[in-house]
Amino acid sequence: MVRTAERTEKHSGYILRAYSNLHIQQSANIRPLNAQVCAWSYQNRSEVATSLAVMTEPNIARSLAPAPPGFQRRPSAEPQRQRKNISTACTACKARKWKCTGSAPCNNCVRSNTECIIDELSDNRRRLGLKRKLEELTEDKKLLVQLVETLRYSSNEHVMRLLDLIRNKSASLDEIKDYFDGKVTDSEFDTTPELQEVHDRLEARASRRSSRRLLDVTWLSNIPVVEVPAHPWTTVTDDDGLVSFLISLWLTWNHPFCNWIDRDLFIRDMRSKNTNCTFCSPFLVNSILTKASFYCDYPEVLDDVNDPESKGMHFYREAKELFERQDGRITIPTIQGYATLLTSTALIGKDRLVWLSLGQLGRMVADISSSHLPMQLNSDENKRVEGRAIDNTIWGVYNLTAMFSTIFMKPLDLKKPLRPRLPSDHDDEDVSVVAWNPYPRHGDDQPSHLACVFNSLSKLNELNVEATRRLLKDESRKAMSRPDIEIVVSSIFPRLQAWTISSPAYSSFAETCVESALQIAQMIRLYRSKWSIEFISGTAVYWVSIALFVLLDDLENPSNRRAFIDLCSVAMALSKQWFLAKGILRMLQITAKQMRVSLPPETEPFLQDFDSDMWRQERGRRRLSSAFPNFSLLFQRVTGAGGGLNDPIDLDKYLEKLDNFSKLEDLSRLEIAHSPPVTPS
DNA sequence: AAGGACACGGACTACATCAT
DNA sequence: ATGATGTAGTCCGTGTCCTT
Repeated sequence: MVRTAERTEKHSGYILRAYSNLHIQQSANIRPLNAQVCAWSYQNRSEVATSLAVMTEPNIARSLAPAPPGFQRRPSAEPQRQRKNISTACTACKARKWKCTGSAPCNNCVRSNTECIIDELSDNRRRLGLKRKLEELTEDKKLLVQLVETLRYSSNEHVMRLLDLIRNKSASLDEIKDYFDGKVTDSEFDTTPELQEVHDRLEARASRRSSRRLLDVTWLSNIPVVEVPAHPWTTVTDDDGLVSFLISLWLTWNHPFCNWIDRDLFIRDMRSKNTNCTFCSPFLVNSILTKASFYCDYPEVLDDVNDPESKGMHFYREAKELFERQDGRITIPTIQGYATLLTSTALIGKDRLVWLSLGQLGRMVADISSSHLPMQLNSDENKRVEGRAIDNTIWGVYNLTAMFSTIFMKPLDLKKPLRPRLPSDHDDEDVSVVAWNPYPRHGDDQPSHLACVFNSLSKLNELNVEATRRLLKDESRKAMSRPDIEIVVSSIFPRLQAWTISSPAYSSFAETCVESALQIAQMIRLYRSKWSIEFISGTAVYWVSIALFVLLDDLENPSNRRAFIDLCSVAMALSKQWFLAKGILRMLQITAKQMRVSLPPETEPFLQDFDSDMWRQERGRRRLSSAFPNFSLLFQRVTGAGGGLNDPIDLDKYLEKLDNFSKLEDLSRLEIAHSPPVTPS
């Protein structure tokens, strides 16, 4: 800088003198430089310059115009006179490419009566200018990240507001920043019909979103809930970051509902990297990573990068191999991993295998129960914690088995575990409350209520086991008279109402079913508005499907219709993640056709896509081995309400029989005896 | 037709950084 | 401290359009 300043100083004296003379010439004209003056200057200024040079400095011989192409300066004994640029021109002169005097207001701005702004910080040659530019770019990048995250993870209502701001209110970037900073109040929004339409389309398309993440901001700014090592737990990947990401996803979105694995002990042992520990094993880790892969869109979780259905299958394969190598040795992680693996197996459409494996799982639990007696209250803290984890695993397997029994409508003679439930984490100060937030989105921590959820689920499953056993005599799902059903329902339903707080009493069995389906739709709406369907637990496949079949019976009712549409779009989203959901959706489509139920037109666009793109191209039923029942047919059969007696009820067999027709319209020509839809009495 | 206003290609200069 | 170098800014000189 010093050097430059000196150099500039060295030249400034004679140059300024020369230019002040030129300005006498220019100021005689209205504009400093115009074609005519310039033309004159071009001819004469060299003479002026020369004479100036003679008069002032002997070495100034200035070329006033840019050299023509190919021009080469002749080597001369006389040094060329240098043009002097001012350091920073004002914004107006910059734009016009005029000579600026460099101090506000400059001559040109005075003459043209414009505002003269000289902003030295906008000069990107200077450190300060670069610093400011860097700050601006950093701010812009932050805004971009916020924008993408909002579009990706926020509720559609939130996205709609943002769209409103950008589209209808033409908000500037600063105003969008204000919105993110919470400086725009709710009252400043009023939704236009046009925007409502956009919102509706967004809702419909949410389920058809591409599974590829082309621009992943999350990963770059990602801090996992837990950091755990890949080695020595899996050979599929050595990427600790990916494994931490997957385990964090699983802990956030799946574990709260499958809480048969003690979170703290599992993480503690996984971090120890010791494969001889008590609460972690390579088999368990691979089972969890299989399940977690379904919540992730990175190519690393695909076994075959060209096959989106191969999510987590490399972890699945390794888990199965590890299980086979265990040679019947039963440990706590073996049971936990096996239960976890079965949930994935079911959701990829192989629940017949799961059904057969439940017996094996039960025997494992019996084995471990006999070797691990219920924990003693006088044990030391470590023993108590470990004992509680074992009790929890036993309850978890009970819950899982009860859930499958209920979903597949096949009764099992399940004994309630004689083990204590988890201590409540509401009031007990001794129990540390585990925080939960919607990872990978950032949100405020809130209590997870892990024990509370788990205990409630256990109580619910006790009711489920009893209901299934009393309603269905055996696995064949034999017919039962309508009055008998009503008696069982009236006995169990009040206890179910006591289990929930909000369920009002319903007068009939059918009304109970429909109201429950509407509540499921309501819960789904709540979930979607708070988080995102892509993170919902896989078990949602079951209860969303059951609700859809229930509502199929009475779509004339507007609230049923609305709930059906919502659930249908959710089923589409789930079918991208879980193969079983694809099969169930197909079954629903064919059943509706069989029952001659016309589906709401709002569901047509995505059901048509599903029919042509997702189902027919894959011929998916060949990959299914599922006993998930067709609830419409099952209901008709167990109540003796007529029709559909000749059709198989299990998903795989149903599709095998009825999915062979290239067009669903063909179904109407089939000679299958079907009664009109069963209407609630 | 004359002259003013404006746009802009590209020669030239300012600035920061690096090597010596 | 000085010179070489790369990048970004300045503005000369010319062409075109519009107004008087």
